[in-house]
Amino acid sequence: MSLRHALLGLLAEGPASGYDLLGTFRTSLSHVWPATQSQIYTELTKLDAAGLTRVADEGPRGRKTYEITEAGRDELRHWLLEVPPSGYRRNDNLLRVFLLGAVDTAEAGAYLRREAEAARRKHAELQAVERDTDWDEGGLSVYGRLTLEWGKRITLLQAEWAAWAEQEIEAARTSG
Amino acid sequence: MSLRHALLGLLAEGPASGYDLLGTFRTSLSHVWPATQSQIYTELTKLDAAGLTRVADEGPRGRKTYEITEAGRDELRHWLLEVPPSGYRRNDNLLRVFLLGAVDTAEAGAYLRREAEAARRKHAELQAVERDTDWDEGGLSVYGRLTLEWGKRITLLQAEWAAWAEQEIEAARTSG
DNA sequence: CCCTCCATGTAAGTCGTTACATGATTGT
DNA sequence: ACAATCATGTAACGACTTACATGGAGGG
Repeated sequence: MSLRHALLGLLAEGPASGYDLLGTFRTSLSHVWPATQSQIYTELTKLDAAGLTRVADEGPRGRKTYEITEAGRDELRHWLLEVPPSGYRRNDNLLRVFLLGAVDTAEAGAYLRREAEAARRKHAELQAVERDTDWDEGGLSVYGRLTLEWGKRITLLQAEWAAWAEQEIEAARTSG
Repeated sequence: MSLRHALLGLLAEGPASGYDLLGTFRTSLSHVWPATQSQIYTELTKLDAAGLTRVADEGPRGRKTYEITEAGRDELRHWLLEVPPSGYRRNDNLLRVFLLGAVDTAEAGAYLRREAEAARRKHAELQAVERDTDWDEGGLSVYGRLTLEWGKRITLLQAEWAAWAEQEIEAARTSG
């Protein structure tokens, strides 16, 4: 039920249409909680039905501007501060590593080398995002910077860990 | 489609029943790819229908022992080495941080403090697992150790990042 | 005899992905 | 005129969760 709260969180910053929200998901939010167009529009009508948002305005091309209600703010607050975070998990990358015994060690090593490379690429991407972003606008940018830093740290970790893991495999091969 | 490959990967180590596999998911695999009992049994019948596994033996209490077929091994290899890892994102913890502008800075700081604490607890748990595990059995333990190390590193990262983030919020409050 | 563990299966409902479908407005 | 962008919606299918349902086997 987190897409619901993602939408409420964005609407807490100010009214927006489904299309506006879709744009925010495409640019910043996709790193943290990806969502498709179809999902967003569907969830918005559900939020409306639940009384957590309301349609503030209807513009050209059938555009509907949504705003958060008091009940919506309560729900958001409750989720932010009282619902225990579920903890990430489910990582198909890591699952592959867990099962890498099914291929020979040379192939396993190659897999980890590719992973390290991919992590370094992603790290560089995030550095570019950091450079190109104007960090002086809106309440989202304050906390957005924190999540970006998390992304930078985890991609670095992943690259270092993959390099370490490859060496471990190499060591296990030559010794045992 | 990763549950399928998780099961194939376990069966590549040797034949097992649904119940056995469930046990493996409960203990080690849950950290990487959690799955429920209902999901496992359902997927096993699908694997059988697809010819990727076969029932090798039927024991007491309706126990069925599954083994992987050649087609199953091919599919596993293909997934391990040729299917690009999706890099599953979706982190409800991080989503909360992104939206933390909806509450005041004192509450946001408290949130991050709790998160740091939870990460430290989990780190300690993993260290205990490492201590209590016998690392000399089966092909899974070799790569299991690598994924456990990943867990230790990421929990440490999370604790350090959360502490840093809390300070950032504090700094932003006093300056601007 | 009863409790625990072994062992499997199904059903209902939600969440997420991909694809389809439609149409208005603005700029060139 | 035409293309790009704005703007919303629905349908089908697969993945995951929770709950229900059943029964055999072994130990005390």
